[in-house]
Amino acid sequence: MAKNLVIVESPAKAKTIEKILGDEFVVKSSFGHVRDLSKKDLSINIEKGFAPNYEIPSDKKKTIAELRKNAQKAETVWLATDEDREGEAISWHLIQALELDERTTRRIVFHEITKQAILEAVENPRNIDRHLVDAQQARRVLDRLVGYEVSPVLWKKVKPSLSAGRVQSVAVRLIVEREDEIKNFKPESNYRIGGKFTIAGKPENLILDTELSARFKTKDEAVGLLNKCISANFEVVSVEKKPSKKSPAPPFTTSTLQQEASRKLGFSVSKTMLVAQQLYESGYITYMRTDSVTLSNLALASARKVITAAFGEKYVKTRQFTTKSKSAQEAHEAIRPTFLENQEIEGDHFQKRLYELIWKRTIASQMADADLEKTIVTISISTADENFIARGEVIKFDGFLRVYMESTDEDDTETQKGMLPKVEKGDELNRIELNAMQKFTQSPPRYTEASLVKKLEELGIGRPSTYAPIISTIQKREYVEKADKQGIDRRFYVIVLTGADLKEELRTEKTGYEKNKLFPTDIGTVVNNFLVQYFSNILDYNFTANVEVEFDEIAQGKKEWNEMINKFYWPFHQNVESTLTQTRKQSGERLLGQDPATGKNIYAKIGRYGSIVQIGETSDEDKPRFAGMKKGQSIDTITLEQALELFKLPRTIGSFEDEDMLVAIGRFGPYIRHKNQFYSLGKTDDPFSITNDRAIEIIISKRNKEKEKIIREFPGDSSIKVLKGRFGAYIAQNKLNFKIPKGTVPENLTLDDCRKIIESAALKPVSKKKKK
DNA sequence: CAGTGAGCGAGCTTCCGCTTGACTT
Repeated sequence: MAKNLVIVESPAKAKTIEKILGDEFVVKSSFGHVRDLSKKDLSINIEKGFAPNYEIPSDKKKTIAELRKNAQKAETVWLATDEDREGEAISWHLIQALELDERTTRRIVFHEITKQAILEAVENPRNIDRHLVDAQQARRVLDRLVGYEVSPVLWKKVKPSLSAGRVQSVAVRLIVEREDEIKNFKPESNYRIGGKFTIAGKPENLILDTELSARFKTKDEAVGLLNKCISANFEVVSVEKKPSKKSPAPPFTTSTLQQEASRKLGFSVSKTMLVAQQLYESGYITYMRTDSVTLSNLALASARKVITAAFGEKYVKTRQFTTKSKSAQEAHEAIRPTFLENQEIEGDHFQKRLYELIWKRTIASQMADADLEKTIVTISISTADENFIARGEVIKFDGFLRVYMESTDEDDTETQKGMLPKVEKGDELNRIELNAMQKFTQSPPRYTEASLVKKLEELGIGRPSTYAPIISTIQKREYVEKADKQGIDRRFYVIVLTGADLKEELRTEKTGYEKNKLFPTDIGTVVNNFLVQYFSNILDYNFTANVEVEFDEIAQGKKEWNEMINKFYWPFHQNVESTLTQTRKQSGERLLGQDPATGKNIYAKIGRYGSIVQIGETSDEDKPRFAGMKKGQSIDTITLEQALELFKLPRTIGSFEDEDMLVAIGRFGPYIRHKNQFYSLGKTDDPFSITNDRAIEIIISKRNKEKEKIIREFPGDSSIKVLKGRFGAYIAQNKLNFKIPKGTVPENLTLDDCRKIIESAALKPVSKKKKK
């Protein structure tokens, strides 16, 4: 039997290492953390120094049993979890959960999965770093205290089932505050003057594209300058050339991979992680959850070889990058191809494209800088003090640009820089066309998933393994939604001067169009404003950074973990208590105006199932009327007119098969009600204007779809049916569904078969299902 | 999926960070 058991965190890693180490070693995986605080209550004993109550979650019992069996057979157990705070804690929990004997247990770490690195690690075992484990424990306990004490405040003061936490609440805050900035943004305009010139004595197709050095606040000033130019002479007064350099970006971390895959490939953050996981499991790339930009020496040597072969020696410049992120723990390498020789891989479309991106980024990071030459031509105006400026940029040596160039989030409004026609000082220029164009300042852009990750990383909030889950949590809780925003038309002036002819035009541009951006919902806004007001310390953008400093001190043995928690907890808890007693229920209520019919107040506010409008007061004897808002409407922006419109529902739009069809907006959007059946309206249907015919069409098409679902019906018992569902065939009785045993052909089921299946299912304990 | 918004009350919700399959009716 194998003498050694090695435990790592990831099964893919275990497989690779087992191959390297040979048959003296069995390598198993812990699948991440193996113990955690119990989910059902706080599981922290506050009186006893915040002692955590750990348990093995049910889905980890099998893993633990398996590891224990292997540990008992082994002479030595090697704990090779990641070398960071969480990894150290996993090793400690493994000792506890597997009841390992200290004398036969060793802690080892390695950063590269090579024979040499692993054997070196085995030669140099160490003990568990208790201080580091304590730091993790402090992190875990703090997050539990915050999450499990603040969330219930929201249940009471806003809505049940809501959540708050050190990470998610700050993510929501970023989005709500960005929306505020956009709402309060007042665009300002100024005039930029562009000029096209030909060069005296040179062919007329050589055009020098320039921009005036000054910008004007008003149209009059811009026109004034153009008028001066009518009789002006233009002369090149200087030609300046400056060499410059561009360096490649470092290889990918999780966060930069998510950003670039979003910008260059249009992947969502979760899509990127899904595909990266597949590439990792196939052995094509190194581990995809990392905050490190370091490459192994092996990778550097291999990059040198690949670049030399493809582009030649002078394109090589291997280098090691250092991380800028303070929160980085650097337990892994950067994300790179495992074999840089493979420029392409087998796989589906997504895998190929993501791999190619990683390959290019890695290779480019080890290539020479690009040499550029910037040229600035200054042109004088004989009748004015301002100058026209032409800028050019030529690539003298492309270096890494040959392979890869990082994208930015800002749209490229800057004029395309390229080569300029050759001009010299003293050259006379001929004016072809000058134009003054009104330009508006832009509000800051809404966050995309990827730009939110970037911001969170800058703030030190969240970890590579949690960026994707954070994005989905704040959407699942309906604090934030991904949406498009239609652009609006904006008019702007252009004044064109050709010859002596000055022409003014009013043109129209689309502005403000945004796709797949993160918008706060009403509930997100109300929760955020409440938390910012009453839990400002936790919502502080520096809260995580500050506690991280303390975690570091704990890790260095300079501070006791439970003393740190003690200091945090009592004022925090006091704040929870006082917020509970001193605040009222938050509904984000906004008075829109009065109902012309009754004179009663109309409000917009949060209801149990989303945003609603209300006529009258809840305290009135006559209960108020309510109506749900349409998609895209919000408390902040809805007008009195739009609110009144909503009360026109429910409305009867005609009859079909001798019964009325009623249209209304419900929890899941607009619907038609007919013979007590419900039919959702299509995306493009408007409940206020939908026609009789269209409604009937919807009803009939839904009936047809229902029919297609039915595999079998029984004349003997109409309550039992065999239906086709998302996961295959199943049996339905009234509102309950039942699984069909494997190997049964659903088309052949008889009524008796179905009854038997239902009966046997009733005997089994029903696993607890989520409501809704 | 389920189509409300009163009022009562029981029972439930919730965090972050480390990992993947199992399984949905």
